[in-house]
Amino acid sequence: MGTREQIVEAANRLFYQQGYERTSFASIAETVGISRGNFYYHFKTKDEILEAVLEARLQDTRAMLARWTEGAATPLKRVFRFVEIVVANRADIEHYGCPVGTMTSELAKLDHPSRAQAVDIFRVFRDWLREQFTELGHAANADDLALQVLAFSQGVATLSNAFGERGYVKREVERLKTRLMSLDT
Amino acid sequence: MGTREQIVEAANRLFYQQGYERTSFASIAETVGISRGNFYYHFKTKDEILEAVLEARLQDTRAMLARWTEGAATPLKRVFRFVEIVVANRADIEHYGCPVGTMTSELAKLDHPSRAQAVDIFRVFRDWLREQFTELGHAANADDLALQVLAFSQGVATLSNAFGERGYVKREVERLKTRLMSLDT
DNA sequence: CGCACATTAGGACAACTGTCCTAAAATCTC
DNA sequence: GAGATTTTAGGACAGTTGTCCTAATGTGCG
Repeated sequence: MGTREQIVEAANRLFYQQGYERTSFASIAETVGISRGNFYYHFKTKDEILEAVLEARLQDTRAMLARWTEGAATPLKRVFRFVEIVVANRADIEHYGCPVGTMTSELAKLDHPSRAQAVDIFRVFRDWLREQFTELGHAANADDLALQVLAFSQGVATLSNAFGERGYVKREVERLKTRLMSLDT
Repeated sequence: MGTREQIVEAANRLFYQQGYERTSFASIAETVGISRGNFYYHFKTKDEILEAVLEARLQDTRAMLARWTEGAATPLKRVFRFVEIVVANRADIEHYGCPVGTMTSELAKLDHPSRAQAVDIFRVFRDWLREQFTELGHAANADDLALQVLAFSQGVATLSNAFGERGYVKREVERLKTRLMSLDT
């Protein structure tokens, strides 16, 4: 793997685990195992790294959703797949929160130029969910339902991160899935 | 107002608007209009300020909930009062997110010693909500309901902060209130 | 008033920040 | 293998960080 990709990968992880502001040029270089001078050859500024990280996350998200669109037979199963993210990533979320939600929050506070790019990741999820609800026969309020599912996962992620209680995430996910099943025809 | 209170108030606001990590000793001193030397007389470390800020938030929260307990006639109206926080603070939330949620998230990422203190603010809300649902006659799952209402407000706050869409918060709050009314006997 | 104490200002300190430069090393092309 | 280009290392730079010290000022009490 090229140096540039290694940098983006390390920065991606550090931004998630420590936050953007906290993560320094030096610590990324140290993680990758290169000198700060070499670092500068690939990225001139910290903002450039952030852009690359957000771009990578955006593409990863699109690729994941594309797999889900193909992999799951019904729209309801696809929505379930999304809701179960918080279960699959429960351990990370307890430690560091939701990668999308915490990044947008931090960039909002920093009034960072790349904030819109971070929000775009939310938008990709939202659009995808809306499509699923449309297919499910709820075109009229598909966007509302998409936002409700997004808000659910953000709320559960935040509280899971705060309280870290065993069984909480799983319980809430099951509850939502039950509610969602009533939407099926 | 004493210098110490002014410092805590300024730090409270700056921590909310810019985040804890971003906010510097110097910027707090500048906001209050005192020298960094004087600052050091009142607080030895940045962590000490954070503790004072969290303590102040905790007391403010308790005081607010106490007023609500007295001010609203029925437990359902009290819960409504809570849910409407996100409407009342919509403008701030669009800019900076929920003060409680974003603070706990940031401190979690920083692995900060005061993280537990920040979570305590969540806990105060949770306990208060649980009491309301108990009074409402749902003692069996009062804590679950409290967590659901908390998660709702966190989810809505995060998405409102991300998308900033007109009418979103109000719409979601009305939807939840309708759902909550079905809990009333 | 005069003295003790609380409060303040201003600056010093090393460590770290993001940024940038230069020269050496590695790699590729012919 | 020679030469050009890409990639690397190491350190310099000014500015900022949290922390700390000292001396001056304010304030209250006898």
